[in-house]
Amino acid sequence: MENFHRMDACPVRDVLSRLGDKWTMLVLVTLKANGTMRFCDIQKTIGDISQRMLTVTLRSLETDGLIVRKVYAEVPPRVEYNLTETGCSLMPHIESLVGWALKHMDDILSRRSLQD
Amino acid sequence: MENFHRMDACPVRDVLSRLGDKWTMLVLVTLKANGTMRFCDIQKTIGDISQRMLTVTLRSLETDGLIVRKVYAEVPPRVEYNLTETGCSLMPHIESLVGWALKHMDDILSRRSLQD
DNA sequence: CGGGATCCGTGCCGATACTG
DNA sequence: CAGTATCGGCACGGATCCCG
Repeated sequence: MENFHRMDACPVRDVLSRLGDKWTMLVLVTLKANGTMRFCDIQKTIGDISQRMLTVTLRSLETDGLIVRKVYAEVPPRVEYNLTETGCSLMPHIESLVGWALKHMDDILSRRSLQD
Repeated sequence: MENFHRMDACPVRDVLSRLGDKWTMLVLVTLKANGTMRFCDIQKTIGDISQRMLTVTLRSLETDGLIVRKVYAEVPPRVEYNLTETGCSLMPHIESLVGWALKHMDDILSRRSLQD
């Protein structure tokens, strides 16, 4: 846990900045909870993600090797997503972070509200 | 680890979205590694954060109760920052996430590069 | 059904100048 | 030294339309 600074273009920043976008963690948690899922099932489960952002998020995760995308040559088309082994290895860390957030969010939200 | 969906305005999203911004994690890691620090020391350590963004990030962290800000009535002024207990309790989870990133970033970056 | 393509608004963030 | 204030670019993300 030294300096991720200095060395310009720190790779850790790149990797973590992807996880930090609006939908990535939510998609990962959803896939972890439900296993293999179809596109529209993910969308319905999350509820308020647009079609476009779900597509973009899934593509990024696929590129990074955290999920796999399986296309079935059928009509109507069927596409299934699930976590890779790398993706699974990430989940405990996400979950521990979510656990922390659940434990402390009351304090944090009350602090924010009485600060305007 | 159920549904953070559905309930509109999920608090977990609020809490994690703050951690997901460009500088928050880096500031936390920096404070964890160095203990109590002055404003300009944090800035020099991170290297490429602007004065404005460091101020904004520190204010958010202070509002959320993750760091404390101590002002000394001196000339020239001196302001010191360090983690609160709540802030410290978050760090193991951040560090485990960074550890994961360090372990897998080579795979991820190479996958990205050969994908354009 | 599972997208792709396009347009566009909002907000994040950087650069710069100024202050106690 | 440690900020505040202001301006502005640009990327993120939403809405809509179209396609195989």
